[in-house]
Amino acid sequence: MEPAFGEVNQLGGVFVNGRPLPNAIRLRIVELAQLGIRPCDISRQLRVSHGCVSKILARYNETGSILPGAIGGSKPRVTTPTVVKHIRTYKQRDPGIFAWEIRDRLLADGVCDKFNLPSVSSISRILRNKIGNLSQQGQYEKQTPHGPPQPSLPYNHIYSYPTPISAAGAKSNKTPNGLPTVNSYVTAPSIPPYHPPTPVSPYMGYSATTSAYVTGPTWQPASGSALSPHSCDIAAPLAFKGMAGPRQAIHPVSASVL
DNA sequence: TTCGTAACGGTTGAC
DNA sequence: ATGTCAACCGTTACG
Repeated sequence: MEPAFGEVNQLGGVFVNGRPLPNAIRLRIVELAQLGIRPCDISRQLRVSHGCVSKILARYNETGSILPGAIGGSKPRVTTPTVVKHIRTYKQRDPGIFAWEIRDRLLADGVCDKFNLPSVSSISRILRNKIGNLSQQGQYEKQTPHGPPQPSLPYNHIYSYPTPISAAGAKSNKTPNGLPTVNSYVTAPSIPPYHPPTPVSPYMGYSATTSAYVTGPTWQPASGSALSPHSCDIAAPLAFKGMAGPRQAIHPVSASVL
Protein backbone atom coordinates (compact mmCIF):
# COMPACT_ATOMS: atom_id res chain seq x y z
CA MET A 1 0.00 0.00 0.00
CA GLU A 2 1.21 3.40 -0.77
CA PRO A 3 1.22 5.82 2.04
CA ALA A 4 -1.29 8.58 1.83
CA PHE A 5 1.23 10.92 3.30
CA GLY A 6 4.91 10.91 3.32
CA GLU A 7 7.32 11.56 6.11
CA VAL A 8 8.87 14.87 6.88
CA ASN A 9 12.58 15.41 6.63
CA GLN A 10 14.78 17.64 8.69
CA LEU A 11 14.09 20.57 6.45
CA GLY A 12 10.38 20.20 6.71
CA GLY A 13 9.98 18.70 3.30
CA VAL A 14 7.73 15.76 2.67
CA PHE A 15 9.04 12.61 1.11
CA VAL A 16 8.00 9.03 0.70
CA ASN A 17 10.61 6.68 1.91
CA GLY A 18 11.82 4.39 -0.79
CA ARG A 19 10.18 6.33 -3.55
CA PRO A 20 11.63 8.91 -5.91
CA LEU A 21 10.91 12.54 -5.53
CA PRO A 22 8.26 13.72 -7.95
CA ASN A 23 9.58 14.78 -11.27
CA ALA A 24 8.25 18.25 -10.72
CA ILE A 25 10.70 18.71 -7.89
CA ARG A 26 13.51 16.96 -9.64
CA LEU A 27 13.08 19.26 -12.54
CA ARG A 28 12.89 22.28 -10.31
CA ILE A 29 16.17 21.32 -8.73
CA VAL A 30 17.84 21.25 -12.09
CA GLU A 31 16.23 24.47 -13.17
CA LEU A 32 17.38 26.31 -10.12
CA ALA A 33 20.86 24.97 -10.54
CA GLN A 34 20.91 26.22 -14.07
CA LEU A 35 19.86 29.57 -12.82
CA GLY A 36 23.00 29.60 -10.80
CA ILE A 37 21.48 28.83 -7.44
CA ARG A 38 23.83 26.92 -5.21
CA PRO A 39 22.87 23.39 -4.32
CA CYS A 40 22.74 24.20 -0.66
CA ASP A 41 20.23 26.94 -1.36
CA ILE A 42 18.20 24.71 -3.61
CA SER A 43 18.14 22.20 -0.84
CA ARG A 44 16.79 24.72 1.62
CA GLN A 45 14.37 26.29 -0.76
CA LEU A 46 12.79 23.08 -1.92
CA ARG A 47 13.26 21.36 1.40
CA VAL A 48 15.00 18.45 -0.15
CA SER A 49 18.06 17.04 1.53
CA HIS A 50 21.30 18.28 0.12
CA GLY A 51 22.35 14.71 -0.43
CA CYS A 52 19.45 14.26 -2.73
CA VAL A 53 20.02 17.53 -4.53
CA SER A 54 23.59 16.53 -4.99
CA LYS A 55 22.63 13.19 -6.39
CA ILE A 56 20.02 14.48 -8.77
CA LEU A 57 22.31 17.18 -10.06
CA ALA A 58 25.17 14.79 -10.46
CA ARG A 59 23.02 12.41 -12.38
CA TYR A 60 21.69 15.14 -14.54
CA ASN A 61 25.16 16.26 -15.40
CA GLU A 62 26.12 12.77 -16.23
CA THR A 63 23.13 11.55 -18.16
CA GLY A 64 21.13 14.60 -19.02
CA SER A 65 18.10 13.10 -17.44
CA ILE A 66 16.23 14.20 -14.39
CA LEU A 67 14.49 10.90 -14.13
CA PRO A 68 15.10 8.46 -11.36
CA GLY A 69 16.62 5.18 -12.28
CA ALA A 70 14.65 2.08 -12.94
CA ILE A 71 13.46 0.64 -9.72
CA GLY A 72 12.76 -2.99 -9.12
CA GLY A 73 12.64 -5.88 -11.43
CA SER A 74 15.56 -8.01 -12.26
CA LYS A 75 17.78 -8.44 -15.20
CA PRO A 76 17.02 -11.40 -17.33
CA ARG A 77 19.70 -13.83 -16.42
CA VAL A 78 18.99 -16.33 -19.07
CA THR A 79 16.28 -14.93 -21.22
CA THR A 80 18.44 -12.54 -23.12
CA PRO A 81 17.15 -10.99 -26.31
CA THR A 82 19.18 -13.45 -28.28
CA VAL A 83 17.68 -16.38 -26.50
CA VAL A 84 14.23 -14.97 -26.96
CA LYS A 85 14.89 -14.54 -30.62
CA HIS A 86 15.91 -18.13 -31.00
CA ILE A 87 12.94 -19.36 -29.08
CA ARG A 88 10.72 -17.36 -31.33
CA THR A 89 12.34 -18.87 -34.36
CA TYR A 90 11.91 -22.39 -33.07
CA LYS A 91 8.32 -21.70 -32.31
CA GLN A 92 7.71 -20.22 -35.71
CA ARG A 93 9.22 -23.16 -37.46
CA ASP A 94 7.35 -25.63 -35.34
CA PRO A 95 4.36 -24.13 -33.56
CA GLY A 96 3.72 -27.38 -31.78
CA ILE A 97 7.15 -27.54 -30.24
CA PHE A 98 7.34 -28.22 -26.52
CA ALA A 99 9.23 -26.05 -24.12
CA TRP A 100 11.55 -28.86 -23.20
CA GLU A 101 12.30 -29.39 -26.87
CA ILE A 102 13.17 -25.76 -27.22
CA ARG A 103 15.41 -26.12 -24.24
CA ASP A 104 17.21 -29.01 -25.83
CA ARG A 105 17.64 -27.12 -29.03
CA LEU A 106 19.04 -24.05 -27.35
CA LEU A 107 21.68 -26.24 -25.93
CA ALA A 108 22.25 -28.24 -29.08
CA ASP A 109 22.51 -25.16 -31.22
CA GLY A 110 24.96 -23.61 -28.87
CA VAL A 111 22.73 -20.67 -28.13
CA CYS A 112 23.09 -21.46 -24.47
CA ASP A 113 25.40 -23.52 -22.42
CA LYS A 114 24.38 -25.50 -19.41
CA PHE A 115 24.91 -22.50 -17.22
CA ASN A 116 22.62 -20.08 -18.91
CA LEU A 117 20.11 -22.50 -20.24
CA PRO A 118 16.63 -21.32 -19.35
CA SER A 119 14.43 -23.65 -17.41
CA VAL A 120 11.42 -25.16 -19.05
CA SER A 121 9.21 -22.90 -17.05
CA SER A 122 11.20 -19.88 -18.13
CA ILE A 123 10.77 -20.89 -21.71
CA SER A 124 7.08 -21.35 -21.17
CA ARG A 125 6.90 -17.91 -19.73
CA ILE A 126 8.75 -16.45 -22.65
CA LEU A 127 6.41 -18.19 -24.99
CA ARG A 128 3.50 -16.82 -23.08
CA ASN A 129 4.67 -13.31 -22.34
CA LYS A 130 7.11 -12.29 -24.96
CA ILE A 131 6.10 -14.21 -27.95
CA GLY A 132 2.54 -15.17 -27.49
CA ASN A 133 0.67 -14.94 -30.72
CA LEU A 134 3.36 -15.06 -33.29
CA SER A 135 1.32 -12.99 -35.63
CA GLN A 136 1.91 -9.92 -33.58
CA GLN A 137 5.48 -10.10 -32.66
CA GLY A 138 8.12 -7.51 -32.74
CA GLN A 139 7.19 -5.38 -29.82
CA TYR A 140 9.92 -6.90 -27.82
CA GLU A 141 12.61 -6.31 -30.28
CA LYS A 142 15.93 -4.91 -29.24
CA GLN A 143 15.48 -4.28 -25.62
CA THR A 144 18.40 -3.72 -23.38
CA PRO A 145 18.87 -6.45 -20.85
CA HIS A 146 16.99 -4.57 -18.25
CA GLY A 147 14.52 -3.38 -20.73
CA PRO A 148 14.15 0.30 -21.02
CA PRO A 149 14.82 1.73 -17.64
CA GLN A 150 11.18 2.40 -17.41
CA PRO A 151 11.28 5.75 -15.81
CA SER A 152 9.29 5.24 -12.79
CA LEU A 153 7.28 8.29 -13.23
CA PRO A 154 4.25 6.70 -11.76
CA TYR A 155 2.99 7.11 -8.29
CA ASN A 156 2.74 10.71 -7.48
CA HIS A 157 -0.80 11.09 -6.55
CA ILE A 158 0.37 11.91 -3.14
CA TYR A 159 2.45 14.66 -4.45
CA SER A 160 0.40 16.35 -6.98
CA TYR A 161 1.56 19.58 -8.35
CA PRO A 162 0.17 22.37 -10.25
CA THR A 163 3.40 23.31 -11.87
CA PRO A 164 3.55 23.40 -15.60
CA ILE A 165 6.01 20.60 -15.71
CA SER A 166 3.95 18.48 -13.48
CA ALA A 167 2.92 16.97 -16.71
CA ALA A 168 6.18 15.18 -16.57
CA GLY A 169 5.47 13.46 -13.39
CA ALA A 170 1.93 13.84 -12.33
CA LYS A 171 0.91 10.48 -13.37
CA SER A 172 -0.03 7.46 -11.49
CA ASN A 173 0.12 4.05 -12.91
CA LYS A 174 -2.52 2.62 -10.79
CA THR A 175 -5.21 5.01 -10.12
CA PRO A 176 -6.98 4.73 -6.84
CA ASN A 177 -9.71 2.84 -8.54
CA GLY A 178 -7.26 0.41 -9.99
CA LEU A 179 -7.44 1.62 -13.50
CA PRO A 180 -4.11 1.35 -15.18
CA THR A 181 -3.63 4.67 -16.79
CA VAL A 182 -1.48 4.25 -19.76
CA ASN A 183 1.09 6.84 -20.53
CA SER A 184 -1.01 9.67 -19.47
CA TYR A 185 2.02 11.81 -19.16
CA VAL A 186 2.90 11.44 -22.72
CA THR A 187 -0.30 12.97 -23.68
CA ALA A 188 -0.05 15.34 -20.85
CA PRO A 189 -0.63 18.47 -22.84
CA SER A 190 -4.23 17.60 -22.75
CA ILE A 191 -4.41 18.33 -19.11
CA PRO A 192 -4.99 21.87 -18.15
CA PRO A 193 -1.67 23.58 -17.72
CA TYR A 194 -2.76 25.16 -14.56
CA HIS A 195 -4.83 23.82 -11.85
CA PRO A 196 -4.99 26.31 -9.13
CA PRO A 197 -2.89 25.35 -6.18
CA THR A 198 -3.92 21.95 -5.12
CA PRO A 199 -5.04 21.78 -1.58
CA VAL A 200 -4.02 18.19 -1.35
CA SER A 201 -0.32 18.66 -1.73
CA PRO A 202 1.52 17.38 1.26
CA TYR A 203 4.42 19.48 0.21
CA MET A 204 3.70 22.32 2.49
CA GLY A 205 6.94 24.05 2.13
CA TYR A 206 6.92 23.75 -1.54
CA SER A 207 3.48 24.95 -2.21
CA ALA A 208 3.71 27.67 0.31
CA THR A 209 6.61 29.56 -1.07
CA THR A 210 6.04 32.12 -3.68
CA SER A 211 8.51 30.57 -5.99
CA ALA A 212 6.72 27.36 -5.63
CA TYR A 213 4.59 27.44 -8.65
CA VAL A 214 7.14 28.72 -11.02
CA THR A 215 4.51 30.73 -12.61
CA GLY A 216 4.73 32.33 -15.94
CA PRO A 217 7.97 33.50 -17.37
CA THR A 218 9.99 32.77 -14.33
CA TRP A 219 9.98 29.16 -15.07
CA GLN A 220 11.36 29.45 -18.54
CA PRO A 221 14.78 28.03 -17.95
CA ALA A 222 16.99 30.64 -19.38
CA SER A 223 18.13 30.08 -22.90
CA GLY A 224 17.31 26.86 -24.59
CA SER A 225 18.50 24.67 -21.84
CA ALA A 226 18.32 20.96 -22.03
CA LEU A 227 15.20 21.23 -20.06
CA SER A 228 12.92 22.74 -22.52
CA PRO A 229 14.53 23.73 -25.71
CA HIS A 230 11.23 24.54 -27.26
CA SER A 231 8.36 25.37 -25.13
CA CYS A 232 6.05 24.09 -27.76
CA ASP A 233 4.73 20.65 -28.33
CA ILE A 234 4.78 17.93 -25.82
CA ALA A 235 5.69 19.50 -22.58
CA ALA A 236 6.82 16.64 -20.50
CA PRO A 237 9.37 14.64 -22.35
CA LEU A 238 11.35 17.62 -23.38
CA ALA A 239 12.73 17.70 -19.98
CA PHE A 240 14.69 14.64 -20.66
CA LYS A 241 17.26 15.05 -23.27
CA GLY A 242 18.42 11.65 -24.11
CA MET A 243 22.14 11.61 -24.10
CA ALA A 244 22.33 8.17 -22.78
CA GLY A 245 25.03 7.73 -20.29
CA PRO A 246 25.87 4.53 -18.55
CA ARG A 247 22.53 4.65 -16.92
CA GLN A 248 20.76 4.96 -20.18
CA ALA A 249 18.55 7.92 -19.88
CA ILE A 250 15.63 6.75 -21.83
CA HIS A 251 13.18 9.07 -23.31
CA PRO A 252 9.87 8.60 -21.62
CA VAL A 253 8.06 8.41 -24.88
CA SER A 254 10.13 5.66 -26.31
CA ALA A 255 10.17 3.94 -23.00
CA SER A 256 6.49 3.61 -22.84
CA VAL A 257 5.51 1.62 -25.80
CA LEU A 258 2.50 0.06 -24.32
C1' DT B 1 29.45 26.35 5.43
C1' DT B 2 29.18 23.47 1.53
C1' DC B 3 29.22 19.27 -0.70
C1' DG B 4 30.19 14.22 -1.76
C1' DT B 5 28.95 9.88 -0.21
C1' DA B 6 28.14 5.47 2.82
C1' DA B 7 24.82 3.56 5.60
C1' DC B 8 20.22 2.89 6.34
C1' DG B 9 15.41 1.55 6.02
C1' DG B 10 12.41 1.48 2.48
C1' DT B 11 9.77 0.07 -2.29
C1' DT B 12 9.48 -2.07 -6.66
C1' DG B 13 9.01 -5.48 -10.25
C1' DA B 14 11.06 -9.23 -13.51
C1' DC B 15 12.00 -13.57 -12.63
C1' DA C 1 -0.28 -16.75 -7.36
C1' DT C 2 3.53 -15.93 -4.47
C1' DG C 3 8.19 -15.24 -2.95
C1' DT C 4 12.94 -13.76 -3.93
C1' DC C 5 16.24 -10.41 -4.52
C1' DA C 6 18.89 -6.93 -6.79
C1' DA C 7 17.91 -2.79 -8.53
C1' DC C 8 16.74 2.09 -7.02
C1' DC C 9 14.83 5.56 -3.63
C1' DG C 10 15.76 9.97 -0.18
C1' DT C 11 17.35 10.99 4.33
C1' DT C 12 20.76 11.18 7.62
C1' DA C 13 25.24 11.75 9.32
C1' DC C 14 30.05 12.00 8.74
C1' DG C 15 34.22 13.99 6.96
